[in-house]
Amino acid sequence: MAKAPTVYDVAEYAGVSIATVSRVLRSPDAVKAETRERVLEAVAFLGYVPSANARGLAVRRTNVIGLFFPRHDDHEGGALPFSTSAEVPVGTDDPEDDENLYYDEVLRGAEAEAARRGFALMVASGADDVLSDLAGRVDGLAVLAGTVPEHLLAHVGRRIPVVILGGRDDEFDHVSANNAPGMRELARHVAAQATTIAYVRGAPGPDDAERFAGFSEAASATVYRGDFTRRSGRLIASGLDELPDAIMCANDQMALGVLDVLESRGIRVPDDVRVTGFDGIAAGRHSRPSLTTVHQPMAELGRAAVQVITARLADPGLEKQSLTLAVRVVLRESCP
Amino acid sequence: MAKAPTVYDVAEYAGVSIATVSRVLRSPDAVKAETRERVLEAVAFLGYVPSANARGLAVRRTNVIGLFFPRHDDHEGGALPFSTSAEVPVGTDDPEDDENLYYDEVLRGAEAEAARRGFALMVASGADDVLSDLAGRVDGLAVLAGTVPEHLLAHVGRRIPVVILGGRDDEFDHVSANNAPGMRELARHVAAQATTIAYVRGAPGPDDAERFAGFSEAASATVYRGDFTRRSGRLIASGLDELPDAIMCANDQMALGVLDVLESRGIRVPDDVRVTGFDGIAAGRHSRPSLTTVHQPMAELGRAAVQVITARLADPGLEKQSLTLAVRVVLRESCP
DNA sequence: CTGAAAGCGCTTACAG
DNA sequence: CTGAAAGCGCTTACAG
Repeated sequence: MAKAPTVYDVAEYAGVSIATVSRVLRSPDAVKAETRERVLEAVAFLGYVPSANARGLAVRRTNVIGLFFPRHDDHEGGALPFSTSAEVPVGTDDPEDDENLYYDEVLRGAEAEAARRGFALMVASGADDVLSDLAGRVDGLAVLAGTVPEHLLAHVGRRIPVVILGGRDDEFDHVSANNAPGMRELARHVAAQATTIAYVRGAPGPDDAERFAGFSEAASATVYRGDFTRRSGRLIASGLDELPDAIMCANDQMALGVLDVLESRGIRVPDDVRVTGFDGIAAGRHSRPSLTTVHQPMAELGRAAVQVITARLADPGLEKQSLTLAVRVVLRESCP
Repeated sequence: MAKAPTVYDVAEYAGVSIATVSRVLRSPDAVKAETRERVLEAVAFLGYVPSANARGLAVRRTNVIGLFFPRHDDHEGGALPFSTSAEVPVGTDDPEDDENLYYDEVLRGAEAEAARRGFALMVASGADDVLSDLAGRVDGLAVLAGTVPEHLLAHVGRRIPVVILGGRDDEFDHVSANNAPGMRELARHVAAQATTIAYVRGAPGPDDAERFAGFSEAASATVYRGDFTRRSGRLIASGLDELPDAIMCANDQMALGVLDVLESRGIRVPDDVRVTGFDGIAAGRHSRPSLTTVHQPMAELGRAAVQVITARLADPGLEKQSLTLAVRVVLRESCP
């Protein structure tokens, strides 16, 4: 890596001007075949890789889309599990770790769509300063609803298009799942077979509000307040004085927490009590009993976010974009 | 987004030079408090976000690490599932989609580690031209073993440090799982309870080779050749003339494919035949029977890759880094 | 078809 | 503590 070669090096080696080198790379047809060959040879010989910074600065465009997540639960960053060939532990245990699947799928969808459109994807997680740094690096930005303070969003939104993922927004383009109708539909299904219902809300925010609103259209319940974590599901289930016919949770994580407690107490699901979630995460597909839920198309959320951004990039005058993606009630063992 | 403000705009508004603006942002202590305040006000007022391109060009460093994947199985990029509130389908089916979990976890680990070290992570997937483009955008690059032609790797490797993920390499830094000993250990476990063994290899490459080598140290078998896909596992299981005592597969996907076929034929696992995989993907944890396997720490692979890159960035003279991460045999229902 | 030159928006010695 | 100026490595009208 001794001092990466630049256009100047290539130009000199090929005996042409730097303009010609640039042309060979950007619009090859504009250059005589013979000249082009010489330049290409120089590129290969010198190991030339154009600097995206220089190019981006010149054309005022990065061709990168940014995706900002709240801090992933960090793996502490402790020592890595190195190994010598001697030691290979044998065991049966196996830590669960499905919490982040949601983000992973969004990310995958976003990456695929960005690739299709010729953009690279930059992901970053962390605090506010990370977000504004990211904003300086990309042509457009997708952020999860409720993870960034308004004033910061407003600040970076003056520089590049911002799309809010999940949850409505008055200010920015956004894409979200059809929360309320999804939960309403599921509530109808539940209400048809249950008289007493407990509803476990999540942390306050648009998702929680919309889902609860949808539920309220179709049924009524004793309401508990969780925070979307499996742990809060466990806590609430543990505190239940008497068993309702059904426990509906604002997301799958909490529903899984509820199942944890019910199972440990020998309460049968769905016979004694029905349980439902929302999201459609993989863990709910594989739990026992498997979890009835409302499936959100996470990967599509990511894809849609990229589409929204590229659309606005192509036409900044576009009116505010607001996409709602279809959801789907998925009946499984916990509430067939 | 009317023409993003630059240092010049901020400088003018604050009545200072652009050098001072830059200092306020990069080394605030070097500027008198009063001046600093004025600049910060200008930044807020104008909505200034520094251009990472310009900065990167000036300091010759991007602070971004790249992660290159072979093309994700693309979701075709068809129409998105939009919705009106009226239609919420209710159903029971549920497509499986665990194929990419492997990459997702690597990515998550890499992102977390990059964030810890103050780097952003750029991910890209696709063909060769995407890889070289990516190389122009980052300070260092992690690529999956066997996904990029040698000559290309050599080319970009002249510009930035490259680390190979999974699989050894003579040329570049690399990090991999302890393949051979892991499979050897598992083979011992299997051999203790099985006389006839079928071994299903994966697509040729370092992973396949090392795992098979490890297996061969501990047992012998009739060998079949798959390609690491679930489908190939099904194909091979279907073609089996007579049932061995155990079927060991070079990865979990193929083992799951084998389970698919056995179940459909009413063959009991592990009673009639034992089955094992390698990787420790989530789908194997949740399958029925759950899958005995060798667990690789995927997230740690990603983390380690970032560590290796940052180490080399910090000291280009470092001798070649070669990390091997510990694996762990996980006994589950398919071969307890 | 090709080249000279300006400009993209920062950072950083160097003076003062 | 602050400013003038050079330089980072490209692209792109503009001439020829």
